Amino acid sequence: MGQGQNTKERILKTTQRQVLERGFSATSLDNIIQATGVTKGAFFHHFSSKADLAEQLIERFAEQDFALFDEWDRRAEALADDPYQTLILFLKFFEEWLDSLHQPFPGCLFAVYVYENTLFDDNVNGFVRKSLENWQKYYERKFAAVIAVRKPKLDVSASELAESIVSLLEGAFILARSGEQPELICRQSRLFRGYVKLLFDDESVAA
Amino acid sequence: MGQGQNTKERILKTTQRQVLERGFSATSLDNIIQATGVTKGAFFHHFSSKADLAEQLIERFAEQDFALFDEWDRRAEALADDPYQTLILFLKFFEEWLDSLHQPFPGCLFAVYVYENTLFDDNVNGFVRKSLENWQKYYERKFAAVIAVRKPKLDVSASELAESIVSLLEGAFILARSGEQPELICRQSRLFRGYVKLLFDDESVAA
DNA sequence: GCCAAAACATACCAACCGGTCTGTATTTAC
DNA sequence: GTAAATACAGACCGGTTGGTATGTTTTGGC
Repeated sequence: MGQGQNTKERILKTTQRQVLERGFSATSLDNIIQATGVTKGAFFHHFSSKADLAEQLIERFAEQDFALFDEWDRRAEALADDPYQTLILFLKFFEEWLDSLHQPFPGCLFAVYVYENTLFDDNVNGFVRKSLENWQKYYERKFAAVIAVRKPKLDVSASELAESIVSLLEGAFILARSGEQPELICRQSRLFRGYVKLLFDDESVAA
Repeated sequence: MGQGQNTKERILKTTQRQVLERGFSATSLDNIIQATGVTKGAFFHHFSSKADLAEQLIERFAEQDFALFDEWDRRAEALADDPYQTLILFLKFFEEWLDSLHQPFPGCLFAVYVYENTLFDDNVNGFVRKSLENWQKYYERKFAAVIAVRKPKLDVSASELAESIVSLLEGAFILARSGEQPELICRQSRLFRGYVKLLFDDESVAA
């Protein structure tokens, strides 16, 4: 694990910031190497092409994303027995994490890749799709666990609810960025918790 | 109103499709003129630069968007007196419109511009922000009218609810595109109607 | 200390980018 | 009918793009 990995990581990090800010095709290699402070030789030593960079970047993003999810999951499971409480805690951990974030502006690489998907090969596009599905599945399991115990006041499935929160958050990223109000994301997550509460919170809890 | 306007409109139309599909900076002028079937001379007769195209494109998009909104608004107001019913109808008209859309895949130009905002000048970025705000304000007025008559079961403001539906739809566009399931957007709009129903629908309606 | 592999550095390139220039049809006004 | 604007056509240009070729330096195993 030499200095090389360090450089590679720095390239990935600055590229992510740039891509979230300017989009992928608007982020040139010259742009990247200048912002990272390396040369073209260094870049092409670590990446075989810009497409290779795109692939490694999105894989790294997904990995870090799901690592966070797993952590919140474990903490939530440890703190509460009731699936409903676990779900609420999970959302609160997400909000806590968002609050702790300052600079760079939070954004979702998946969304960027989706809107520029003609730039990438089937491999990368498939990976993005699968990642978004996984993200959704994560929530779906939680909602299913809640529904197994409490009856929702509306006829909604765990899958639909999971789709809702993912959609809501992806959209919130966009609005937050446009209006330069990062707190918007947190606010909408809280609102969604209110919705969940309305759906499930009841005096008559089975089990 | 000569043949020129026709050509200009064709350029704008194909550009919009391309930009929604590939992003703005990935859409080259050569790309546009080839897809439209015109020459560079024709293009630069109608647009002074690519930035000019970007500006006219987003203005056209906003104009068409709000024209649709106004139409749904009028129809909804004509069909129902109760603000709650008007709101629900408005959402249903949106869903109806979505269903009628096939090819090109529905997407939101505002979202594309937000993620690539370093490409545009303050003028364009300000316009996008204002448009998204307007969109939100549109819903906000409707929610405010409902809240004036019915008390929501949670402590939520009209502004927050408007922010929710805009976020939800923007995110739904992304998920729909990634998973190639256009019906996702409609589904989430319906789910949101359920949420609104849960919030406001009550036997005890004032006035 | 030596040597090979890893980790850079830099000059260079063809293709493509947005944009200009000059020239030509086609309307439109009178 | 004609002149002037409008609406195109297409060759050309300098800069930037992703990518390569050929080096030099640094590091790690023995």
